[in-house]
Amino acid sequence: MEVRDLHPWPGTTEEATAIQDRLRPLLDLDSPGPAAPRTVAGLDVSYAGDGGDAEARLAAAAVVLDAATLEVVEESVAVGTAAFPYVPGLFAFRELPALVEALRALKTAPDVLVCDGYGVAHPRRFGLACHLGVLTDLPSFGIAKTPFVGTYERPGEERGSTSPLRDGGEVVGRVLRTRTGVKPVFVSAGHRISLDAACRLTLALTPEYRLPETTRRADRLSRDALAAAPRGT
DNA sequence: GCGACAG
DNA sequence: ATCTTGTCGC
Repeated sequence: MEVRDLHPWPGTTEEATAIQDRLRPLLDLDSPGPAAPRTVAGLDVSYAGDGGDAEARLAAAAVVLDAATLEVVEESVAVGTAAFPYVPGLFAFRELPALVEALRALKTAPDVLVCDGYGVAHPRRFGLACHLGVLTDLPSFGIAKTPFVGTYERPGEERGSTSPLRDGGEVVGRVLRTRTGVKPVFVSAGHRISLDAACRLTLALTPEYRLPETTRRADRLSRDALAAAPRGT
């Protein structure tokens, strides 16, 4: 599938934040999103050794699932190097090159992108899910495992319970319980999809575990790819 | 100024 | 993200 180019690439944190500020106006945060997506792509990245280092070896995976049956439709992996040091708020720049490479290798574009991290629930309202949304122009949202920005109340214990994630006086996401009695996940819209649609899809993708099948499948694929490529393949 | 801080 | 033992529970 087609993905917009990444240049200019930032060399400093100042340049990186400038890029986020320049791309943010391109976001579509009003579209409701696909009513019934046929395919959904899960994205995730695994690291070798200390994943906090700059230039750490990594593998990015994109796994496309049939939204109805959750069966794998297509897979893609790209082994590479962390393209930026880990800086909260600039996290996307670490994995973007490898993720884009994995996406470009897909034969057909999925209907939605499910990212491992945040969308607009970000200091400058431009997390990884927003960035990938703009680069692909596909509906995209993020599912994070731990809090980042904003405040929230603990949602009910039942699967499906939610509570708004607020930051700076606005709702930037939703804390969603995907499994009864299990720690919730943090969902935020990225591009061309509503928070409601993102949460509905998240529940549809989590029939058994806390994390969606999309990210679980991508996590395993990226991990296996790293193990299978001891050097640079 | 001092912590906190997606993965 | 990754490094790790034991432990509680279905």
